[in-house]
Amino acid sequence: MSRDDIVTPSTPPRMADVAKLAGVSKMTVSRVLAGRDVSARTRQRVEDAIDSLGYLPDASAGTLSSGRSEFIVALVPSLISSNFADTVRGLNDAVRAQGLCLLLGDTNYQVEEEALLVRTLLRHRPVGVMLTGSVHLPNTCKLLQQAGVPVVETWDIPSEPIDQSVGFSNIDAAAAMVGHLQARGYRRIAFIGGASALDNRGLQRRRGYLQAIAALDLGEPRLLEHGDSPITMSHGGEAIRRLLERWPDTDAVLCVSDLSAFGAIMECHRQGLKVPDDLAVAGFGDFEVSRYCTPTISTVAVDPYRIGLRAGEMLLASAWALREGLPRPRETARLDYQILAREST
Amino acid sequence: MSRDDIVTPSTPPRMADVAKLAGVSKMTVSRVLAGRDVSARTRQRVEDAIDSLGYLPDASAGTLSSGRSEFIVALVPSLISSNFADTVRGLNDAVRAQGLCLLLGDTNYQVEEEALLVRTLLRHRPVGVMLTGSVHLPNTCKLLQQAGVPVVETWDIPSEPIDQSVGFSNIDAAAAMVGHLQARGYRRIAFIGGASALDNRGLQRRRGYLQAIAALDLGEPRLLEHGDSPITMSHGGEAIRRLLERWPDTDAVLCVSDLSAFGAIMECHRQGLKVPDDLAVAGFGDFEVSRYCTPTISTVAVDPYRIGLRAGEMLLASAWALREGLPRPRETARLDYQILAREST
DNA sequence: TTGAAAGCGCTACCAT
DNA sequence: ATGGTAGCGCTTTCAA
Repeated sequence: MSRDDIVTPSTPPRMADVAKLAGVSKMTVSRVLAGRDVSARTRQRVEDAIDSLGYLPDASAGTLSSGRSEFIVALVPSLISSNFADTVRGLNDAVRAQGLCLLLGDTNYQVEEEALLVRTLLRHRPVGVMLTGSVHLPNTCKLLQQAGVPVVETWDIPSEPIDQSVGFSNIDAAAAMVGHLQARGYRRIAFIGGASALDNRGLQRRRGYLQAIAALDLGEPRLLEHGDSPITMSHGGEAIRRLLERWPDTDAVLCVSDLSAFGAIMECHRQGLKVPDDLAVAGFGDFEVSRYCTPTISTVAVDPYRIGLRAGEMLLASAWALREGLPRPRETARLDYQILAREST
Repeated sequence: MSRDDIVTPSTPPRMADVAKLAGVSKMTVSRVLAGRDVSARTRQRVEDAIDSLGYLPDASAGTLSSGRSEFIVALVPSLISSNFADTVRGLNDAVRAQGLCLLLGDTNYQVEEEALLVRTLLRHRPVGVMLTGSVHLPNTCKLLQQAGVPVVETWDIPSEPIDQSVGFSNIDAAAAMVGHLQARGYRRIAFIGGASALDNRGLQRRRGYLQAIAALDLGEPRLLEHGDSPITMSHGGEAIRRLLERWPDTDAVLCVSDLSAFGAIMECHRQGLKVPDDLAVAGFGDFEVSRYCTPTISTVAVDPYRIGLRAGEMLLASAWALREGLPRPRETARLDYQILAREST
């Protein structure tokens, strides 16, 4: 054709244009796109017309008409945490085979922002919503329940789940790591965490530390709270300095995150402290850095990708049940964690 | 009321329900939601009705009717790279004030996957599309151009941009780092990169290395290609072993990414090699780990967040011009990079 | 296997 | 400042 180079036609092609070109009705085009029963000859003609026009069906029209959207919502406290990024990746992998699109929101560790995002994103009538954590504003829960949309809370074990959940006990995991330190012979064990009340996972880990210290009769807790979430590498260095000022005879420290643990270890190097001989350092989360730094960092391993994958599967199952009018599953998946004993303890 | 606890009404409230309850027409409700001129009394009545019904406007109906969506698309090669996560964060921060939602796609470093995602996501008629890199399938570009949607390519300087772009020259940046190494007195400088042809940024950095080696008359290049993108910490350790087998007298190495550089340095530690005395190691990207590890890693600093922020602003400006029927800006923003000389070189 | 008509929930446009 | 009507582009439903 001589018009191949016209790139922005005044108006993009509609289904009616395809239908006219193929010499069929709109319905037949719609059926071809949906993969329904259409004779081979007709289908071919329609597909040719679609290709030659460069037709892309309009999603909002389809959604409005059918009542079914193609969105899945994922809300994370922070995009830069590789942990949550992995969870989003898992969710994405679980649902993209169904042709669903990922609507992503970053709450910046704030429940108010979460509520705002839920309100905004619910307007798109998503097939499912993945939340991070178990702490939400009452309004958030109400909106979600009212919408009747499948929800999965992740990274935690909610005592009163909105719908479904997949996570692990941050309390138990942190306590288990304290147990590991105690078994290694450490007795003056400290905890380095964030000062923010907004990071419930961090708070739970702190609680696990406190419970274990009490249960194992390890004396007064040594609790250092410093900095905001997301916890980064700089956190550990600053925190360890303050910790050692206050409790110089500490022999082991559990950090709320591997990133913090790494920062702490690097600061120990600078101060001439040997890890683990002078001070043992444990992390949480099994970040990549812990496997490759020297010394390698003992940590609590969880599987962020699997959390997302599982959440995606639960959401798909719920959405399917909802469509078929079947009773909805209401699962609370408790995932394993593992204590990885490495060189730093 | 006595029905407050009914959480999932058979059908969610529509605008007509709100209108009826407030005793006004649908149009007035629509105006209240759009923030248009409505008398204070009427507005109050409508807002009360909205609250008491828990009404959430349906986005697809709005989009279909107005022809304007509220989506912005972001396509990244990998979600787990903190670099791209930062860019997405910047984009998000730039556009969320306008109430836009982020539709995220992970291409997994594959142009075919990118083409597929573009096709899928374009069906939602996004306000703008952010792409990563300058290498795309012809079909991807055609679809994008045909849709007439504002596009920004990031992290690179495309020779033939689809629309707009914001990035930096990976070639120049890598060459500049080689220059830095040469200035420090190193003469047998190697490059560690990925073996994947899909990561164009990595390829450009390699090209910059080769150009600089030739320009500075530093002899035969020492090019080690290993592993797939995304490049992770494990990459560096493996690559440095192979590098030193092949060219044992290497005195400096530029790594395609800080993560690789970190892995390389940790492997040097294990082998008893002192960095930088026995071997200097430089990275690329200014990842957090480079600032906190020992030795701190010399690197090329770019600003991923700013790339995203700028991309968002460009997209908003284009979308605005498009709506107003004004000529669209067509900017190609070239961002700075910085050579950060730290302890590892 | 295919087509015609109705309508999804909202906004643009023109009235008043 | 407010309301009525038409219609966005598709899918559902029913009929042929």
